[in-house]
Amino acid sequence: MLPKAYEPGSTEDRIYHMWEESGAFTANVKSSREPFVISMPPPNATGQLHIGHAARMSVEDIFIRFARMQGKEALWVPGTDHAAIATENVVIKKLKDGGMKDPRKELGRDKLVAKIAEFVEQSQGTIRSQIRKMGSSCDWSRERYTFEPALNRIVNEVFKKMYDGGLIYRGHRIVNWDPKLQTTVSDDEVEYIEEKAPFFTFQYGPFEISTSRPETKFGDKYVVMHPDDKRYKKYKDGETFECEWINGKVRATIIKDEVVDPAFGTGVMTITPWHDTADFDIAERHGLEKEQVIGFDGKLLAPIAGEFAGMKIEDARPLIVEKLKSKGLLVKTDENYVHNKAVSQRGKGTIEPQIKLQWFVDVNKEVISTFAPVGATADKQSSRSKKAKKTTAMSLKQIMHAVVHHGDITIIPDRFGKTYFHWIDNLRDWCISRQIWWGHRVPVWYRGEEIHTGAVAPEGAGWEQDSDTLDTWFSSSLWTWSTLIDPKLTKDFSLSLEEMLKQSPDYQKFHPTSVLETAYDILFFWVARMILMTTYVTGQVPFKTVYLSGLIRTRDGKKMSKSDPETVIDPLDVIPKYGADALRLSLTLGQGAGADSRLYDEKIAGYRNFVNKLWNASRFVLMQCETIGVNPHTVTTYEVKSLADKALHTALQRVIRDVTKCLEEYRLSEAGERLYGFVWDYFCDWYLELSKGEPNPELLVHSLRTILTLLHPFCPFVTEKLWEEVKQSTDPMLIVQPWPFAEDEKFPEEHVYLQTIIGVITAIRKLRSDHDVEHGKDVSVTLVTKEWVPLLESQESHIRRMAKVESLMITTGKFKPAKDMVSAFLPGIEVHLSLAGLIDLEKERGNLTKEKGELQKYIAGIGSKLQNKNFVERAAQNVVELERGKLKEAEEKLQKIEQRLKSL
RNA sequence: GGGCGGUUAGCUCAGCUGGUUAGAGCGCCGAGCUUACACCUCGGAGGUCACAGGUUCGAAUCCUGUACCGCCCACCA
Repeated sequence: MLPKAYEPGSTEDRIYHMWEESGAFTANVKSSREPFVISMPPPNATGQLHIGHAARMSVEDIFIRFARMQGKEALWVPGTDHAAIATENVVIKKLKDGGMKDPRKELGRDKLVAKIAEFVEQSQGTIRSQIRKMGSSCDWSRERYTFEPALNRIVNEVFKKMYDGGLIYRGHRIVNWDPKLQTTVSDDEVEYIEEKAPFFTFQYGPFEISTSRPETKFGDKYVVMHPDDKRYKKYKDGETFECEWINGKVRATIIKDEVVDPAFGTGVMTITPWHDTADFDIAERHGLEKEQVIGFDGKLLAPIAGEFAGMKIEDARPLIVEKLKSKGLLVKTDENYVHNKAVSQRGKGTIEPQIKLQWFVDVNKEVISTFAPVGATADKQSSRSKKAKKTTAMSLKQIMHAVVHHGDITIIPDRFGKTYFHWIDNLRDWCISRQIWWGHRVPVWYRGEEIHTGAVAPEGAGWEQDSDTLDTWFSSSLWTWSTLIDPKLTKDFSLSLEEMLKQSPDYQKFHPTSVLETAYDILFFWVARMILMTTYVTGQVPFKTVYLSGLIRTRDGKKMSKSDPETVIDPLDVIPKYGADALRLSLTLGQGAGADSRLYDEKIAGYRNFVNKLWNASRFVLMQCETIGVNPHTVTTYEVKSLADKALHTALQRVIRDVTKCLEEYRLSEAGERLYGFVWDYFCDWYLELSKGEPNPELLVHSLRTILTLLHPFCPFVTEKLWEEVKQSTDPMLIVQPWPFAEDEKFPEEHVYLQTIIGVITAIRKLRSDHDVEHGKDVSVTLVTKEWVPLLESQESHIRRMAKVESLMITTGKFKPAKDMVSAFLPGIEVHLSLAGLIDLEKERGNLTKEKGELQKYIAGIGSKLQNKNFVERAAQNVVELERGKLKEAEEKLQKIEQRLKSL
């Protein structure tokens, strides 16, 4: 006998082990089945998984299990990310906490990298076990890591390919420099926070200029204004003048440029091209000199800063203002000025724009993909002959745009498509080099003026490899396909990238992948870059569908952040308390795609209760079997005996249909909630209660099997466990059990009768409780239509039992409003009231005069023309409502309807 | 400044292409140990679907505008 309550702890690990041992997770590359593939977004190997990861695992596992049960060759590739900056920071911090002052200096490159690798290995172990705890049915035989040797080879090949294709270049550009972490970061890794800072206006020659950053102003020798600004008409472009400035006299040049907003401040500004993106652009346009003012350590430089050289900018700022004030150059100070300060997403240090020699991916250069033509450009109808040639030469930006625009990739929910296009429009070249040590090293070697790019170091002495590493997203952008390349092939350096792809069976079978599921906050970081890199390099889109989930928030709607342990819900705390199934349900149900959701204890407890309800329902079914002497494992067929049986059976078919459809359309929350409601309200509270009188054990077993099958993707552990109790002895494990098909409804009209009867029963029950009729007293039912009488009579004994009455009198008589009947019907089942019925109804009520009767016929006539039953019924009903005393208005409405019909 | 969402019961949220009396979970109130389940059962209260217009026979749903909240992008010296 099963225990009274479900105990996840004693079951989950055993079941997971059983699945894994059985090989159910392992995809067969030789199978002829249709593939269904998900690349797991590789968690950062920086410690352990948090609740967001748990959400990813839950959703993806639902997709994968559903596909597997539907008979597809399901592959879910797991792995981890080396997470360059993030991991290096974590380890450096650990070393510092351990007493080391400057780990980089003390250990040197090789030793530090070894330390980080060691740490990564540990956290990979933790992560693997956590993924298992969630019940994720991923293919461990194909586990990969973004920084493994095979992937390094691929990264290098891609770099070389793009370098040779002119898409990767090295140049002096303005970059986001993080003085705290001592590296550049990409535009997407910069955040802006509002800050109140004094806003100073200074006298600069004949002009007044304003700034919140006087410390950058030492070298300013260009004043810029709009060419059309009348106030400064007398100054000519290129004119120079001398003026007193921070450290003595400077010779300034006047520049006219249209980017200056005449309405802002005085309409005049000085520029600092080395430390400001906009100023840099102006300087480039006019060929102006650029000079560095602030060092990479965040301190002012000599000789330009004069007496302030070597000072930190925060310290120098007030002193500089003071000095200008003493010279009489400070015009005014606005203390309430609010501006946006750029900070690094990692580490939160202030970002200092700097000019630096870096590696970039060119997103605007038009290239011809050397592989098969880009999928999206298979632009079928629209002027193929003309465009075909043109569209093969596209920039990376255009490629990214095209594949989504043409539907090669579908984004769910679709509103994120707009966000995606918007991002592309604003996209600038991607800075891919980082001045850190942990990561794929830039595969470029230098010897004097010589430069070599490739997967292996060049032969001969004196070559030195670039000391920078690549942005971590560079390697993760190759994830969907680099993980499908046979690692053995990557050791053979005679093979090209194209040949490796061609010779990898996994790649041939499983790429492009089916769905990419991730939270929307890495749409740009990762999803967009995968599209960019993969489509260019392989000529295939990385995935056909992007499913974006929302973020998991706290009860108050705040972000869960590690720095605030109070708010964080740790999956490892939840699982022992409530079970992985309950956690999975609470992370996937009750939320639309792309919408954030809040997680809190009561919510998880609620789903734990549901799991327990399912458990007890199963216990009850088993008990019934035992009482009657039926062995559930031998049940193969069932009979639909009673009316209730029929209702259950029909409802079950509908659930199968609804759930399947929802899952196929990626509406998993709806699918889950449909099941939740069905199991609890219909199966348990209604059918099981009824069946206490006259149980039909075979049908009970069959229904339970179906329910378990449908629920399995959502809560795999408890369903697999219960499956062991009720499955046919020849059935396999639930994880590989085929998905059920819904039977066709042969006699749809039966529904109406069926539901009517059940409606009657429910109505009787309600009547009894409303009027305090004692249990067992006689009840008389008055019916609407004569034809239902024989039906009700034939089911009299059922009705009596179900309605808990001793005797029943069935008669026809005065009209009972159909409305009341409908309201008493069971949830999830509709009733079709025909137009004819409606007219009858109104006649019975005496609402139809002769004229009005004509009116109804008129409507019915329109109805047949339109062949839209629904529309006419509703319209007719409205007319009936309105016409009571307002015949004229009703006629007008009808005329409008008719006009609309004609226009159709 | 540009863009994208949200505003539905005390709380957290569903409501797909407009269609019977707007739903669920939790909470609240009342009753109840009936052959599974108190992690339960039965019953109940509670909503002018942010506001104002419009389209329609019919609007929570479509359109326009307003207010508030949130997110993303750009960034102004």
